[in-house]
Amino acid sequence: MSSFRYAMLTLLAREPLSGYDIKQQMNSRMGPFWKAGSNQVYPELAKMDDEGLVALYGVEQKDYRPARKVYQITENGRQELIRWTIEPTKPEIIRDEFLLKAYNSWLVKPEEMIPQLREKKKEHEGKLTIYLEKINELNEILDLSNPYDPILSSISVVEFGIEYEKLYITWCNNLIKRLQDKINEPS
Amino acid sequence: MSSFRYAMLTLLAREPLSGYDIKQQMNSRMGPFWKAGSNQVYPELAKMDDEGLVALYGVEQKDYRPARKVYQITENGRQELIRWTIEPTKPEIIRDEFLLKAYNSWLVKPEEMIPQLREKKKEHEGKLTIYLEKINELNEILDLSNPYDPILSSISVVEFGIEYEKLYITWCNNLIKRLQDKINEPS
DNA sequence: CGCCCCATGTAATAAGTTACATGATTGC
DNA sequence: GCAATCATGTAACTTATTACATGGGGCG
Repeated sequence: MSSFRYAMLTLLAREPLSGYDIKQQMNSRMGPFWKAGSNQVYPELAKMDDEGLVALYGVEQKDYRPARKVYQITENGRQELIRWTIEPTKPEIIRDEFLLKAYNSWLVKPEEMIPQLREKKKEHEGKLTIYLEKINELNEILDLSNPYDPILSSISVVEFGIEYEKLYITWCNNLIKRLQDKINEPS
Repeated sequence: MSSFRYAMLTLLAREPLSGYDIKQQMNSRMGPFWKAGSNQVYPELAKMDDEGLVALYGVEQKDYRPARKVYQITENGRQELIRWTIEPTKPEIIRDEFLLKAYNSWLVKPEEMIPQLREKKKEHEGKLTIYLEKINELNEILDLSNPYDPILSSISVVEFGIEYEKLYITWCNNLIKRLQDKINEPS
């Protein structure tokens, strides 16, 4: 089963959602580490329904709009998600296109590489801001009396995102500095 | 053009290589951020030859073995690579399956999650060791008198890898600690 | 008047993974 | 004797991306 399906189950394990909700949450709540388009969500959701991993929970109908079909995770789906969660995970690579470009920075004029680095840095600063806001929200709704609050897990992942963005920004700064030195003292 | 092709050009921009070399280098030198299988390398290399981005540089034949076809980047390929390198890059997400699992840690017993975290930590410690060795090698062959030495770019990327692995290890440690607290003081 | 949001989905294409196929040499 | 390394590639399959299609409501 593809990890995309587990990503959907991951969200549905917390609350019932429509396909549209799943798409939205992946592109916001799971921002740091997953995303999806409608093309993937709807067909997979239908298949998962067939396989009994999710079930229709309710349909909200506004006459002028397609019926909003809300799904919930089934006990089978929950068990399958738990099984997968504690199963060994194979190594993953970063595969960031921009790192590949940085690997080519020796090929191009520093003056042309620096603007790209500044742009990337800005992008990651934006993400950092969002994650910092998010972690504040999470801390506010966190129920400390419940050690099994899912919010605790959310916080861990967002913290990863925060540290990652900091790393990226620092790295951009270092590379920008190096390239500027190259401009100032060409040998 | 897919970023995989640019990854191949990235390697070929430094030295002529065979398809086999490209595959090997992606799975070692570019370890932190890219990888490839033979299935991808050979067909793409043939296409790139057709399109004039690379050209056959020489063939080494040991009679009992398939001819080793070494390719070099063409001036067109080089220009295309440079063009791509300084072109804006769209945002990338992390998409690490293990983070998805961590997001589900509230669903499972801490006793079952901790071994997975320890395993992941070990994996990233192994990568860290490799990158630290690599950066030492790179620093040794680095030619400081040449500010356009490609090794400088390699170092930047490996440094990213090092910081990333450190981040991952620290994050694993933090999460392990939290889960252990959960075992010790269940409310 | 145009653009974005909601809410469902389909179709076509591109990219990535896993498995297979050949076959002599080198090292345990 | 068995596995790994070198060296090329093909075939089948699974995933992911991009574009398209519908259509009313709300906002500037």
